[in-house]
Amino acid sequence: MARVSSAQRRVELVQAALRVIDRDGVHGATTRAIVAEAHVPLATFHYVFRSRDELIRELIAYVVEQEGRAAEGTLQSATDIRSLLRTGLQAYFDLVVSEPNREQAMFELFHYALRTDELDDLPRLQYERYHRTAADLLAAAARQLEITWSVPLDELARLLVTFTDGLTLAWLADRHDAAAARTMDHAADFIARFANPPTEQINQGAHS
Amino acid sequence: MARVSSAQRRVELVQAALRVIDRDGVHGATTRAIVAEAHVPLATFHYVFRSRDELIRELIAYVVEQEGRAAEGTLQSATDIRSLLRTGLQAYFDLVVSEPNREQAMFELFHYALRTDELDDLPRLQYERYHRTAADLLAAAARQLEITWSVPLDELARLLVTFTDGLTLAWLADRHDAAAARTMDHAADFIARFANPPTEQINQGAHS
DNA sequence: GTCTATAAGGAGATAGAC
DNA sequence: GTCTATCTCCTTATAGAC
Repeated sequence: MARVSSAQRRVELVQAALRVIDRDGVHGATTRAIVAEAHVPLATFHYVFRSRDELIRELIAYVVEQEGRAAEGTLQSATDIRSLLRTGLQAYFDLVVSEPNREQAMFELFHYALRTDELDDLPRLQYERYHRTAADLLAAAARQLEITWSVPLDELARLLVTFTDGLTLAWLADRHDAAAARTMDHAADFIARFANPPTEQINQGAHS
Repeated sequence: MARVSSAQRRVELVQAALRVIDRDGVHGATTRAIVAEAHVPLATFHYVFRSRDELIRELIAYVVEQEGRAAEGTLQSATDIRSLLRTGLQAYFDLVVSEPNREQAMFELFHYALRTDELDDLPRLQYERYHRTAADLLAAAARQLEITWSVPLDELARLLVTFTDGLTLAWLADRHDAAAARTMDHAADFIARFANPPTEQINQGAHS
């Protein structure tokens, strides 16, 4: 093998581990499975990482950051806030549908970190990042459409993440696309109601 | 050891396994840890269960059913639908706060089942049960206050579960009680808006 | 039905030659 | 820096005596 810097080896192993986790879950991401995926001998693992959990820590930081960046470029354009929100939710959902294992892996990593003493600071950071990303998107949407939000931005951001988490979990359970679409409709309506000045409401009032 | 029926041994082991999972996570629920918790020799495990996953299957059915039953007795009384919903959410949240490991375990079991071939029918059943429980509660609330829902009950039930899941995950991550309370305020407002006849809205319009 | 002993294999981590 | 061989421990599951 060519001699490679330790820093580069770390990145290679993190990315290999991520592929293994997507495929087999956090449980399947043993040091042996990771080095096989990366085509390096087992000893290389412990040459560049002190332990498996040290890799998992770096991996979580990597994917959370990556997911945050991916979300940033998502904002499209629309004439009203409701459709802007609905389109954004759809873009997120399409990503989940196209790569369900990835989102599943994010949840698994979250729960693994919650249960692991050396990693139990990560869940908080993970959700801080989610909430910050959501807040950034909502702020950008407000700028684009020249509206303001009638509740604090971080409160609205937390609501948005609440919706995406709940949406994703239910869809992973039953793969019910139409139900997910209805949930997104309601989520968009709901958050759009906090825009000032208001747009006319749809999906409101008596349906029955 | 006294001779005990196989059926009873199964229940004992499931309950012991549940205690281990609450304490150490699904990952820590090895056959050895379970039999130690139940104070039986290792061979007893495989005398009554064909495999570890067979126990996990029975355990998931057990806890999902148990959680469903627990929710049923939850409905309190109130003069308007918004406070009834808010109180119900608070009751759920208080349960999460008092036993965070239990709710964490439910998520872990869900993701474990999703990743395990022999168990991958369970997540769907788990969410069917959640949705049915939510629908039952919303129907009972409507009867109690003599209102009707302006959207289909199962659609509303799914929204309620979306909220509780998202709420729980964020709280497990950052333990931010006040933010969780605000999320519940919004969730109650949101769902109450689908009641006919409507009650007057609070927390609506310009706060800024 | 209950138990001890053990099979058979996978895990994280390391020693030490090159 | 890289690699083979191995240590030590823990896993699920079973054989077979009582």
